[in-house]
Amino acid sequence: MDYQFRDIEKRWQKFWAMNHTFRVDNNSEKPKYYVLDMFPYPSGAGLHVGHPLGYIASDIFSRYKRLKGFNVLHPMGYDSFGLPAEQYAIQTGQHPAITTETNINRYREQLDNLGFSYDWSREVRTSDPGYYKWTQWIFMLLFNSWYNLESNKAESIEELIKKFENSGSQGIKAVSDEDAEIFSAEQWKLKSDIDKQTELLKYRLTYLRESTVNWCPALGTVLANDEVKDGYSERGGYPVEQKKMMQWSMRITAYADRLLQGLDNIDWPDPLKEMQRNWIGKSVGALVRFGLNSGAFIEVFTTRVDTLYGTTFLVLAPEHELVEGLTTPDHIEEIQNYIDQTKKKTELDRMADTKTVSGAFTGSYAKHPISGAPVPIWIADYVLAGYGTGAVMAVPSGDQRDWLFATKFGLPIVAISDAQLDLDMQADPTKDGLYINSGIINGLNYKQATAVMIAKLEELGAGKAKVNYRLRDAIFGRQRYWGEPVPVYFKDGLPQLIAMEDLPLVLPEVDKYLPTESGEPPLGRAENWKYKGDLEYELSTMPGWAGSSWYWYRYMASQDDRNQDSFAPANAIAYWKDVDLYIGGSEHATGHLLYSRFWNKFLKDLGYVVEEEPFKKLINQGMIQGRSNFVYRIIDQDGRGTNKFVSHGLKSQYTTSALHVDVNIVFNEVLDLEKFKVFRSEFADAEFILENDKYICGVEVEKMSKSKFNVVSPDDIIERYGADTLRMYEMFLGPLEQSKPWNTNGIEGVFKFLRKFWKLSHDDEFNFKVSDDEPSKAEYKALHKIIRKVEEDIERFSFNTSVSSFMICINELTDLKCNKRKIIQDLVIVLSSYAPHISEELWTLLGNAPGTLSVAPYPVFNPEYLVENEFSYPVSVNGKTRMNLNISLSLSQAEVEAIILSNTDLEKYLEGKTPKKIIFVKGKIINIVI
RNA sequence: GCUCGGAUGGUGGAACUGGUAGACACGCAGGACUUAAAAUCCUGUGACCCUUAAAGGUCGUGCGGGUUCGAUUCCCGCUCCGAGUACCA
Repeated sequence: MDYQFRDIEKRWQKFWAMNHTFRVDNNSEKPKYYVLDMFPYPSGAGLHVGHPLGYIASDIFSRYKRLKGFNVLHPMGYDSFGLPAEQYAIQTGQHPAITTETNINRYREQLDNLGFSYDWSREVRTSDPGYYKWTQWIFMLLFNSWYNLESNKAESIEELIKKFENSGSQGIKAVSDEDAEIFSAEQWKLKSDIDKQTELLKYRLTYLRESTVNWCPALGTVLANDEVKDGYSERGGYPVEQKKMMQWSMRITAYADRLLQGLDNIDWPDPLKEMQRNWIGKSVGALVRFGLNSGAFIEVFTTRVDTLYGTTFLVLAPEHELVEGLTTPDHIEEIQNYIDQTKKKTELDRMADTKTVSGAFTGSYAKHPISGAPVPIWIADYVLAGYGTGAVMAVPSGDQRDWLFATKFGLPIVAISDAQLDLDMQADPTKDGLYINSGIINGLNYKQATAVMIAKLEELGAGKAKVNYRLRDAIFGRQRYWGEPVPVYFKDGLPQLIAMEDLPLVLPEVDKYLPTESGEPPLGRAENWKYKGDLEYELSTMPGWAGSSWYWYRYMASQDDRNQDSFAPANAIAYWKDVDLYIGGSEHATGHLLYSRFWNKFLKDLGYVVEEEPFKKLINQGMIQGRSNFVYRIIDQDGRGTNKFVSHGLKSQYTTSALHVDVNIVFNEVLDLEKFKVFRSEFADAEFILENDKYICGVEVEKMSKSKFNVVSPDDIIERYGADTLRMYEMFLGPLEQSKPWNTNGIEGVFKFLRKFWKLSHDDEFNFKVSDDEPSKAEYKALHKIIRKVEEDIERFSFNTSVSSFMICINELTDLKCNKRKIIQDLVIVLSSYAPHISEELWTLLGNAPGTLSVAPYPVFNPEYLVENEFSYPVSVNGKTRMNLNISLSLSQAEVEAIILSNTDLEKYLEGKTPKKIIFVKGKIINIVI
């Protein structure tokens, strides 16, 4: 039989499932290796060819590690809470659980078709009550914890209460809300229970507070910053407004410094680490107070306290609370106008408008903290209320924005360093040179000046050193149905945790998935849903990132462990520890990957897990973009669309509008006209203007999405070429990290390769036939080259080059007509991580027990087979290659030089000159310098 | 603007620590087999020049410089493309 991929692949997929081939044990003598994929949200569109890119890579790696003798944990699951299923529920009334179940089954079928070696017995679904019980449990731990800055870790809230009872809040170093009170032990004891709870909430790592949130009226929900694009919701594109609301928050800022430091010890791509660093946004500087006549002060944050003497004005954000009081009567109109103007500007306007300099003078002055000189106070929208203190000290000689502002409004620009140049043209932020015009720091350098300045400010009580972060606490509530219920009820207006034994708090049934008439979240619709019969539950649910912030630990629990009373057994965590390799997209850089690190550190502090960082090594796979096809509808004189379509090359002669057309009815940009007529019923009697009797479609590279009709499903490709071909082709496309548009051109080459491989061990009538003769030296050489190459390539995640090398190897062996058992047997093992189905089939045909391939030992590379006696040296003159000479590798430089110089063919290149020098690199090159 | 990537034949890409640029594959062209087509197999394929041919030469990794015996690789300056981020004091 010829290479019957469909039959082979189906058969082995069934075999693996029935024999639990990839089930992994938590007890093993072997070293552990944990390979994780970012689990998908099971969307209704199913998998497209872009999804498996990372999964294929991780599967190859997992299979390879098994061959190398590791006990490999390679699980898969579903991030199954989320907005799309809820939106579908709102439209159709179908319960999101049903939609989700259907989608998961479809995903599973598609994943199985690809022959992945997942241990499916460990599957997780975030929407499963048995799973979210533990998401709720972690929430409760966070609620019962505070961050002790002395031990630099999270501790039980009971410890904090003890401290309060013993010595009050004075001297406690903790991360807390800014309005945390200072009280003595006696005062604490006198507080009512409600007051005590209110105070403790300011320390808990998950806490309730009023915060401004992105409220989307159309979706009836709060959105995360990263779900809002330019003032509109990312999904659906509805307007989003700012609204104050009581929200659950996570005190991730307590971990800002550890999140930053941890980046130094993990093997992640540099761009991704850089994104997290920027997101956390640590800046070291100082808070400086500028006194006001009223006795109050304006506090600013600066990273350049050394430039204090260059401050010629202050700028407040228009929203700053002091603006109203500072505005003098003659400036009220101007300031009010400016504030109104700012309010009108949408975020979009503000973004587009970074070049215009605008602002208004309040009429008031503050006092310079050291010199006492009057400093005018302005407002401007380039100062953001949400960062630092919402006020800056403007140093036009050192900061370009301040310089532009000063230049526009005629404010003074004072040089503060002897190294500053050309202040007429632009600001000069240099730290070089010695200070001038700067009172107490004149003549000092940058480092000295900063220290002197901070000491002076502290002495005067006018400032102090301060570290500032851009990172905000993460909002943890969503006004949605399809998410984890927050395990909290309210008593006397205060949040209380439900009892541990009442977990999981199961998502109740509702009649509709919309907010209630009074604007409460959908859970407000649930009937008789009260704690202990009469206490109100929290009605918001957790955000999408809750379930994904700890899921890799749940995989450590085998199916038998799942009923035990822990999120994962301690001995399993002690064994698997952390994820050795994590593969996923870089779009999760500042979301999932940051929150997961946060929760991991928290769980570590409490002793539940053993590693500080959850993901030791991370690889970002590139995004596979779609290739959209377009047809061009002719627009008539009235501007209406006709039912006539013109081919791409002729469209300039007409007024047209471009329409996406299903890429599956277009072949090499030629539209299948009959299929187009049934593509949509309105096109049933479409007419066409053709070029060369063909309708040519337009092309564009875009994100793959259902609405653009450019989704290519792996199913069709597997149907035509098989899973092994698809797996190898996706790897062959290029480096894993690189983004690229999907293109099937070239898949034939991979398919032909697998057929050639099959034919190696089959005769012309396709009967399996191998020889037991001893392989030749050339055959061993081909084999050992690939053994080494694949090992090297996989270790550095260069999967595309392995595929090329496999092709070279099979081409060589085909030329040698090699069908030696000894060669093919090892080759099958080496290829099995890439093309597991064909490999299993041949492995069995070779007489091995079915299913044993996955744990066969990876062949040992023997360098002896690759030893060469001679090398064909490129001989170059002044760097230009002129000829190749076969020379023994055992010769010394002097002997080689003698051979070279006696070579008569070389004379014409030497132009009669004597070589000045001969460069000889053994096994590489000979270069003659004349 | 800032940060991080990237630019190599008609196309996807290879060249791992500076050592024969274009591996491998697609596409294309020619040929074999076939009544024919498909499939398969063989040959050629960076550009230009020279030559009847064999052979040979020049240029060539976005652009301009530099270091080096030797640069796709290292350094400096620039152009363009992509991603992320948005006035962060």
